[in-house]
Amino acid sequence: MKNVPVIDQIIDLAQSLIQTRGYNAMSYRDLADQIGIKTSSIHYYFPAKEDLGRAVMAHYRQGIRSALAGIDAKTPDPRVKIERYVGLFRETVQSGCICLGGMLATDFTTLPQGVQTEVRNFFAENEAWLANVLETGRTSGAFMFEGSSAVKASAVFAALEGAMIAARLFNDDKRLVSAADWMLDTLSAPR
Amino acid sequence: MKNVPVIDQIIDLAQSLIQTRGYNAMSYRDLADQIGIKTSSIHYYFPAKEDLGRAVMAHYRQGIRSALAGIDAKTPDPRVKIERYVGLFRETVQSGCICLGGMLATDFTTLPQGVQTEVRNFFAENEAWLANVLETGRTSGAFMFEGSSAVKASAVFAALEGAMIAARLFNDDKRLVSAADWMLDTLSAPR
DNA sequence: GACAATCTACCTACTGGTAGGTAACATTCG
DNA sequence: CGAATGTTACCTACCAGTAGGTAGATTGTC
Repeated sequence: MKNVPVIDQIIDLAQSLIQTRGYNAMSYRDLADQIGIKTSSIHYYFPAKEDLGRAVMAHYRQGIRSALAGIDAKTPDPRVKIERYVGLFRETVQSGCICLGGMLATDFTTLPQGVQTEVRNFFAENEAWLANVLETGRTSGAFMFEGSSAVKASAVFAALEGAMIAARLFNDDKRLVSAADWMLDTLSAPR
Repeated sequence: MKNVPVIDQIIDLAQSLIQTRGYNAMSYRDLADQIGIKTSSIHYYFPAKEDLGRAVMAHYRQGIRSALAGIDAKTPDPRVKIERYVGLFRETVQSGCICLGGMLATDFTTLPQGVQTEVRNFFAENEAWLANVLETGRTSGAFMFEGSSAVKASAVFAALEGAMIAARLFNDDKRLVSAADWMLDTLSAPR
């Protein structure tokens, strides 16, 4: 029975609500009722919804960043790195969610500016990591593809996001797995 | 100056608002104000929001269906079929929108049941068409891939949806093009 | 007159947000 | 030491605006 600070409860629940329902379908009342506080208490920590949105996205980015650092630390093989990366997505989809970044990317036009920036940075950060893994893999001979690794990375990331959305839509995480397998296959196999 | 029936104006505008802002950020008031009628007039045609949602999705599906029929009629080459198909997506993203199906797939958990069904059907329909093109192409030797064409089709469709979302996020439709080029390349090239 | 289409007028529930209060605890200072 | 003064973390009680939705009157057309 840990005594989790209210502010962390708010961020965690807000993240999960946004991931499952979207930014506009997450309200201060939802949060307050489920945590057992009043909406004004949430305003105490996050005066405007934009502040909460930014905090949630920043927290999410931090989580991904340390997950990626963990992968980099434990896994030298680029192929395995991508596999572990896909594993992160699979965990999310197995809990009935889609990626927070993907969700907010579709809500994009309705987001406050500060949150929009966070979302773009999230995409950029993931793509940069992927581009690096792809480029390293190509140099080492593990991967084989033509053209810019940055462009390929953005295609890979977008494909994974799309596969997540479809996987949740049909409640079938094999959709994510098969999409990932296909990509890994075309990237690595000189047939 | 065509005299467009009000009901069609409602459907068209609702579609465009959902595509740009999402289901929950589209309101009867938005529609009424922009068309120049009262919200109660919309309720006359669509008593509940679910009715409107279903009508919009059904209309959208019909549009896609005839577009696909057009491609089938004019284009025998499977490769070119896919290229034209991607062209449909590019048009959408160039007008600052994402695919209605992709948008509603992320809003999925907040949708009324009738709309949810339409969204799943939309995905299934696109994937079925793609699977057919892929399978035909493989038989004719135009494409080359292993495994089920249905599985490959769902991966292709999801990748395109994801690429659209990213393309709008960065206001850069090259992201869609390069993702599509990559897929076509891996599907067709025996290297 | 019948009917379709549109209006006015209203409802309840919920939205993000504000103002001001209060109990508990910590800090400062005579 | 103990009283005064913050500060923190909530609360109650609002607010204007918006959500989807309803009832019933009005208008125009065949």
